[in-house]
Amino acid sequence: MIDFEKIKAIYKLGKELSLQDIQLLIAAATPKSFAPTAYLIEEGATKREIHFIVKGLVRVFIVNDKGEEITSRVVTENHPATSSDIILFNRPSRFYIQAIEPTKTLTIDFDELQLIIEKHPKLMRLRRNILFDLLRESTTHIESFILLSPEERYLQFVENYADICSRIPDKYIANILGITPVSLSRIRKRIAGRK
Amino acid sequence: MIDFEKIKAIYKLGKELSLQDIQLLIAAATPKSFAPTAYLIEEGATKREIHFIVKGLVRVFIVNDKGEEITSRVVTENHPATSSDIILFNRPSRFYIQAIEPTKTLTIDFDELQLIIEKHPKLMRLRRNILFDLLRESTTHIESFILLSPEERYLQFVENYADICSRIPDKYIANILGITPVSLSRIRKRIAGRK
DNA sequence: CATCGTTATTATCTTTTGTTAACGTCACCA
DNA sequence: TGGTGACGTTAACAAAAGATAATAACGATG
Repeated sequence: MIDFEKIKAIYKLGKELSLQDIQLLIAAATPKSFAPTAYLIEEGATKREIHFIVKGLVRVFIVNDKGEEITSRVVTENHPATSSDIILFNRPSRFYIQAIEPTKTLTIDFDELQLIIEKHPKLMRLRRNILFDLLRESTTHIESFILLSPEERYLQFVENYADICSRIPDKYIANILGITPVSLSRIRKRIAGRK
Repeated sequence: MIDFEKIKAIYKLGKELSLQDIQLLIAAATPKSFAPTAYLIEEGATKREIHFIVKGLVRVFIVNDKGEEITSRVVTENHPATSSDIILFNRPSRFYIQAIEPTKTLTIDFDELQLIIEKHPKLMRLRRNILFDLLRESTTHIESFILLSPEERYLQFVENYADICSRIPDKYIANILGITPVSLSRIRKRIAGRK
């Protein structure tokens, strides 16, 4: 029995995959569902999972020393959500990943995925594409901190992520911009006053 | 004739490479030398090159609308220096890459490197490692902007990059931290006063 | 050894942000 | 339906950062 939803989701990740390759991935992936506020990953987790977001929206956040939740990024459809601590640094996650909207994922064990990729070189391009996507996003984010003022950062964010803006509270946006929600509110007022 | 310098440099990039694999890379790479202030890549460049820094130190900077040079990162020994614009976004580079110290590189055409990797799956792990390194660096950088104050960011930088700090001017550090050189000077004074 | 240019510091002033707290709005739920 | 909590805005104050300019320290170079 073929799950077309799954096929479609995986297909979007690597545009040049054969049906055979896709079936390999489907066999290894588990579809999961998360209600809003449910956690895909919690602090302290070590399970090396990658959650490909098929539908919905999640946020990555960390609890700082003052007990505040600081959102570092949001992950949308067709992108991988994972804890950098677990996957990149091999240490327990300091981050939570939480569903904002009802979310469906294809969840794959990272190490199992690596084995599949090693055995099927055609899939390597898929991995490359995913890593490139992540690098594109993070270099752009860093650039915004180095070159732009908070206000310019906000304007750029609204422009680049117009669809996401309306789906998440402002306080998450403030965190992602590296400022406080109060400051973001003032910036919005300033911008509105100039129009 | 075997170039041991080259072998050593490449070997550091991928710890599990066979001699055969290493020779493949050597054949494709050109050793280059740059005097301080020389450019490895200039604004407008489109040549898809990766410069592996074998020895020395370079900085990546961009000229903003006010004509100021803003340094976004420095690249040290055994790391790849390249323009994100060219490689990740397929557009002309807005960035310069400039040697700070006398620098020796192994320079490889990116697309040629991809072809070699596709033909020799064992090298794929090398690519993965390099991309992971870059992702580790950039996620840490973003985290510092979101979670830390400029002062904390500076303290963390000094701790993590003690060796580099003494090799580059403070104004580069200020840029990397997303603040002005004047502000960094004040932060240093504040810290010194508390000791 | 003197000089020039770059870099770092310091001062002054303005602008922005952080912090804390109060207030209105809204959604959700008992 | 009344209450509770989360969110965004606003206010007031303190702290920090940006902008600009002047000065001091330093290195390279002739």
